[in-house]
Formats: sequence, structure tokens, C-alpha cells
Amino acid sequence: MTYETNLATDQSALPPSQVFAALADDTRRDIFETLRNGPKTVTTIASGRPISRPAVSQHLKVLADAGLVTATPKGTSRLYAVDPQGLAPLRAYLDSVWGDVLGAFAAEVANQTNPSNQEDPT
Amino acid sequence: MTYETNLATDQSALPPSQVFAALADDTRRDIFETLRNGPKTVTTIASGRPISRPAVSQHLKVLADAGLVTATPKGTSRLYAVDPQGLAPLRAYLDSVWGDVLGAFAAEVANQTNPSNQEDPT
DNA sequence: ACTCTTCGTAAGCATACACTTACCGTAAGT
DNA sequence: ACTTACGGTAAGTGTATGCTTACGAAGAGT
Repeated sequence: MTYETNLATDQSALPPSQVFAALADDTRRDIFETLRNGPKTVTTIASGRPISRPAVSQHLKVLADAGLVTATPKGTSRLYAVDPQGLAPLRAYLDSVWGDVLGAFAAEVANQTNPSNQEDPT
Repeated sequence: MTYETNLATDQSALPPSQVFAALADDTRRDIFETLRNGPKTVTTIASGRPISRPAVSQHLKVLADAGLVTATPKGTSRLYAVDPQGLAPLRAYLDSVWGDVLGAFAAEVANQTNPSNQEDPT
């Protein structure tokens, strides 16, 4: 098997609750995706949006706490940019789950001859 | 990484809001991770948890709506299991963002000659 | 020093969310 | 048919969340 078990790696992994919660909100994910095109200031982000500037600031704070974006003071304004390293934990978590799920799924399929199992072939 | 799967890496632009929201809650992610060890019934999941059984049912409904788990009727009980395909959109989205971020970050580094570049693509 | 711009934070409010108990439908055992 | 076990759903409640306006702090230009 090419995927390794997660017995030791998954518990040691940082719980990505904050990352998931940060990306769960539509507006926040929209802001995050806007930053994918390059760093922007708060007013710039707020200007193209139906919400107020403080709301954008609050959203950016959540994203920053989750480690998804970084703020760089630039004069009186702050330049927000996506932090690629902040995305790594989420990817690691997803990889771990992915491997487990594939393993469980393979085991499930392998046990399909067992009458106590009923899988839905897709 | 070598998880070549015949599971379609669906590049559908479906917004993964539901997936993120489903995995944002701690209890829900805990339930989801419990199912990684194999399919379980509602009462089984609820028995090892400080919340009531209806609460677990509601969480499972959210996970099912997000396409993360599937329910298989089995007598009077329902066997819940992780749906591997439900995870694909999230992975696709993450891959997309990852590429964009690396590109934008590289451009930023090229512009500012920032030495803090530490990319770790597998 | 004054002013202007930019931004974060505090206070308040409306809605969404996670949880509870109570209830009803359904499948299996006797 | 009756009883038991399992589980989804409705109704209600407390808390979290996303938004607003109002205000204060800090740097840049005149």
C-alpha cells in the first residue's frame, strides 16, 4: 500500500479547526480568494464589496489568526497577503484523511463478499 | 505522493462552503474522524460522546449534506461511513489555491527579494 | 503643528448555530 | 399484534457570529 497509516501522525497534527472555520464563511473565503490575485489593502478589499470596511478588518483578523493571511504595514495602510505556509496544515490533514478513507474504502470493498456488508457501488 | 485514484478529481467549481462549514465544528470533525476507523451507527457514535444522540444525528445530517458521509440502512439502524468522493472537491479547491498562492508568492519574492521563501511541494 | 487618510477596536444588534427534551415512524424479535 | 430498539425530526433555548456605527491611534503630506 502506498498510503501510510495515520496512527501516529494524525494526533500530533495541529487541529485545523481555525482554518476550517475561517474558510467556512462565504465572505471570508471570497476575501481570501481575492487575495490570491495579489496583496491588497483593507480599503481596496472593502471597496468592491457590499460590507463595511470594519467588517473586512474583522474578517482579515480571523484569517490572520488562522494563519492564512499575513499583514505587512506599509505606511498608514496594511498590505494583506495570503500566507502559503498557513495552508500547509490543512493540506497535511486532508492528505491524512484521504489515505485513511481510501484504506477503509479498500477494506470495505475487499470484505464485500462478507454477507454482513452491503456497499453501494459507485 | 502516490495516491493515484480513479476517483474523479472533479474540477467542478462547486463552492466548498458546505464542506468547510461541516468540518469547521469540532464535534463534527471529531465524528468525521471517528468514522475514519470504519462505519458506525448513530448510537455507537453517540455512546462515546458527551452529547445526546439527536445531536449526533443532526451533525451527521450536516456531514451528509456536505457529501462527506453516506448512510446505509441496515435493519433498524443506519450505518454511517465516510464518502471518499465527498472529499475530492475540497482537495481540488485546495490544489487550485495552492498553485495560485505559490505563483503569487513567487512573484512577490521576485519583486521584493524576500529571503523567507520556504515552499514545500511534495 | 495641523490635517488627512488608513485602519483597528468597542459597543450593540439580528441572525445562525449547537444542543436539549419530547415525540413519532419503522424494522426486528417474541 | 405487541413490545423493544434505533433513529430522524420538531420545538425551544443559550451562545456564537457577522454586521453596523462610533471612536481612537498612527503615519504621511502640507
